[in-house]
Amino acid sequence: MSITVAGEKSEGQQVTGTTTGLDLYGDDKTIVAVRVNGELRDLSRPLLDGVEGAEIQIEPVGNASPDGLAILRHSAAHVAAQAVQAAHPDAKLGIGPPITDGFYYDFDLATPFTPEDLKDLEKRMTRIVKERQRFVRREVSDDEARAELAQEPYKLELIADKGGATADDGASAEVGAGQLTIYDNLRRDDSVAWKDLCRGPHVPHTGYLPAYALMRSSAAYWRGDQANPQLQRLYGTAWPSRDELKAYQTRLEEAAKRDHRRLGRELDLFSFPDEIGSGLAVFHPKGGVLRKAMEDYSRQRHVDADYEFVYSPHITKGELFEISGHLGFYKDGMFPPMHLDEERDEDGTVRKPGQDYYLKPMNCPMHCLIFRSRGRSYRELPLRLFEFGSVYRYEMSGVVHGLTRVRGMTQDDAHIFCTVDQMADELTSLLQFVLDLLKDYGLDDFYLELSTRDPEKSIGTDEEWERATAALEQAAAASGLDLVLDPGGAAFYAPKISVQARDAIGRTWQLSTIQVDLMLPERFGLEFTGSDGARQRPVMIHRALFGSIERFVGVLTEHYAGVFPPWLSPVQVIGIPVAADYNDYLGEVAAKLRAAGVRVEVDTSDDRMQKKIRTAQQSKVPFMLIAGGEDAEAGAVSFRFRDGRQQNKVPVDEAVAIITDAIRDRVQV
RNA sequence: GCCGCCUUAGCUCAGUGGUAGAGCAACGCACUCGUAAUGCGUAGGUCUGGGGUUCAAAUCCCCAAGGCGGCUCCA
Repeated sequence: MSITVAGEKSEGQQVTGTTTGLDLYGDDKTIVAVRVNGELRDLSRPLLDGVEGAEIQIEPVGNASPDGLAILRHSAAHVAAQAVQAAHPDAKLGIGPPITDGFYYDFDLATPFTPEDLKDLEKRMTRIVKERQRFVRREVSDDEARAELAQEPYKLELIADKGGATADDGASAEVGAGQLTIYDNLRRDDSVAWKDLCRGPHVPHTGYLPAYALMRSSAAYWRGDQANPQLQRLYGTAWPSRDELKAYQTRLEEAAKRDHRRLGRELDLFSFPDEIGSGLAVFHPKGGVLRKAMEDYSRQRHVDADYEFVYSPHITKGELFEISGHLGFYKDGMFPPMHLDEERDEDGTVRKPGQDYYLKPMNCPMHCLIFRSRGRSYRELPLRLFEFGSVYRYEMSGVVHGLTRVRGMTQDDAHIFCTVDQMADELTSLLQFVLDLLKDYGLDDFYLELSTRDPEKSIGTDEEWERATAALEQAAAASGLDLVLDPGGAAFYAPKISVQARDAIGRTWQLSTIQVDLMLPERFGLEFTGSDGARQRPVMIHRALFGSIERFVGVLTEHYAGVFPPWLSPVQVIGIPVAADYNDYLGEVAAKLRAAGVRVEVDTSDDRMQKKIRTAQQSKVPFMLIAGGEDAEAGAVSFRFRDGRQQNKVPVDEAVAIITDAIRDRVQV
């Protein structure tokens, strides 16, 4: 049979071949590519070129599908690059792949982009889109490609490397396996407006790009390597319609509104005083209540799960981290040492060399020493040592970010010492414990990431790593959650599973980590006596649920947009008298609530009732109890909830029950 | 750490070489009110810090600190 494929309806090309019978002739704004035998192809070449066989599957790819969006965005990247080279003829092309919600394109450019440049470039893009330049695919030999792109040193590098191109090195968008292709942008008169080395596919012509915007620019290393030159990266977004672009921009605004750094200030939770230093937070009273509620519940759950509570100091002699290996592999992440107790003679010669002390970047070595403090029996295992341990890491200045990336943090850290035989069961129940607890904090959409060994930066033998990795894989499988691989992402001493949680607006955060460590027990010479009387080496499992309490506070703040469930709300109830005459009455109601363990305040300021409601609403207090003459006479209060719902003249005892139930059940209201 | 941008009152922001401004918050006074802002007034700033150019710098230049967006790195 014969099918017709629409590049443009007016320019439809006839292609003959056997298909499953799909008619691709459709709206040329919605079909941007087709899939032939599983391979994505744009509409700029005969669809059945190079395709053999009778059962050819052809499937249209709409511009709203994931593939279609990627094609749309990658095509927008080409338009952006054409605009950049029109404005800056000396700009050399890097790469320009699609990314989540958009695209970027890297350029080697004498001067960085300015905000004015972005506006100018958007106008140039609009002109290109209006020209409806066709994207036309052309297969070229290596020599042809080199000749045509002689002015593009980065493209030449990609051509030279094409043999080694892999899916994740960023070169894949330009260079496919084996065959090089160049895409020409042709104007109506077939003159070449622009061209780029590219694997494709692309939309049929630039008129398929109805909605795009340049978002920002920044520097990025060529091929992501700090040793390479920095290029100027232009970030943009592109959507199938203006409405979707608008919705995306609205979504960004909504995300900005729930930024924990902003909410932290607005809700008076925490701050980062300059005088203390970058990445070092202080928690204000309201943030302290929130944090304490988080910690208290965590403690209770750990007691229930047979953890034992330990404490360890914040600084230690360097010797400890030499034993653990941190000074060999993690020194860049540690604050520089304090050199203490050195003594010198009058002439300056060192009489006593002194000691280097370090702030601890991790708690594990301390817990190893607790384990080793006396002889241990197999009867004690699994031994679970828990600590809210404050650690300090010298993060690079450019990476600190609110509470999610700090230099001083408290981990809800525990180390489980167990036998090799216990390891699998322990990991499985541990992962379940972690997920259960996270759910209690309101997160319930997870996937797992398995980070494996980086041979360059690790200690131990292949066999040990394989054993530990296999145990983690088994526990992950038992959880039934999706598992994503992160090759080479492990810490130097152990592979890890990290729990990635999606928040209310779909962003993912790395929270809990579970690591199986066969190295530290060896380095610290940890032993226990088995039932047969022989000494054996325990397995050590590292785990943190919140990751760090700071990050968890930040994540929950954004997840809830500051609208915390009552059990986590800094102020759970605020009493709002209709007039000052009812201050005392509400004071009595508040006393009853306080006696029931509720965090309650009464607003006795001179403001009007409406103003007090507004204030309470802005501070996101879950329960507003309003009382005037009618309520006082009835021995009742009137509720206003955060969402504006009202419930009038509720008897006080009933009101107390409504509030205490919601807190106890950790439900959102 | 690298690149770019930013830093004016507690917060949000005007002010672009010629005497530091507004709104909100704070404080005071009056008002005593039924579900998102009562009115009037007071106070608050070495314009992040240091150096330079200039008759004159919040404004132009240099350095530092802190922040923002990325890169790289990570709980």
